[in-house]
Amino acid sequence: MPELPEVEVVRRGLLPYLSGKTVTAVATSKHRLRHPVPVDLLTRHIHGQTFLTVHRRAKYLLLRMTNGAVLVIHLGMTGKLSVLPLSTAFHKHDHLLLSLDSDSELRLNDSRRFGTIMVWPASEALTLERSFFAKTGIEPFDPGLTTDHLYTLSCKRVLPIKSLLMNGQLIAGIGNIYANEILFAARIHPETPARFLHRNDWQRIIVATRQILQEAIEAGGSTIGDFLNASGHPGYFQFHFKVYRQEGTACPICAHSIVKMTLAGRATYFCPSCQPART
DNA sequence: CAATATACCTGGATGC
DNA sequence: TGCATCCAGGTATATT
Repeated sequence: MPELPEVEVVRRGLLPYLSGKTVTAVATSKHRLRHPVPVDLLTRHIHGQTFLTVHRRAKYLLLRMTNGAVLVIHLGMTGKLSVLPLSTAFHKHDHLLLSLDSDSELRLNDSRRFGTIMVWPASEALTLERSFFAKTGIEPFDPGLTTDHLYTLSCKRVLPIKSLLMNGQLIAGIGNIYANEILFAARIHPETPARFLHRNDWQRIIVATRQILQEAIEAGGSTIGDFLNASGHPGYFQFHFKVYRQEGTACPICAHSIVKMTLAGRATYFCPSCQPART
């Protein structure tokens, strides 16, 4: 579910509710997520500690405590992280419950359990953060993301441009929804081998990427099935989709029918007229 | 190194 | 109504 915009919306939503709040109790479900939930580390490094701030790197949320420890959360496909009143009933698929000293509670609910919870103790936090993100790609809003950067990175690759955009080791945070929308905005066919792209193509991709991600963040993210922000509200960017899940509808630019295909196992949508194949 | 397949899970939509 | 099948926002690993 959550790509960069959704994770960023959750981050911004959590911040005012968490900053300055102290964890007074830790509870977990008996299930593992992608990895076993580190109950012991939660108890030792998060319980009794106070939230300082919340950062995001790629699709990971970094909840930083005043003692220097970091609670790292990935939402997987169905993760919902929210601050709720302390008396809220337990829901199926609630996997992490942190009581706060403000009659509220931080909860992670994740039905498919593709999410991740990690704890980096203060003494190793810097080292662990550096090594964990060592192979993570550049942030879309990082000024270091330039046409030269992308051209250098891709000029020898035959990888389809859509796969490249979704490869988190090259560019962080772009998933299937936004890869489709970005390529439509940049007028590039999703299957175009990366090395076919010229510098002006990359320039359009950078502009489109930042524009679409920014608009999606401002719309509160995209809610397809079940994405909710930290306050339990849906996003609205799904109403702005121009190609994603729009097969058979008219292209908003040229009225040609939007086509659906499978690329690298993922549903892929494009306008064959605005995004012509290159050979 | 790159493309593909598989695995991890639940639940909603669809079709019979 | 019940049951089978397919599909979904992600990522890590194994296999060609």
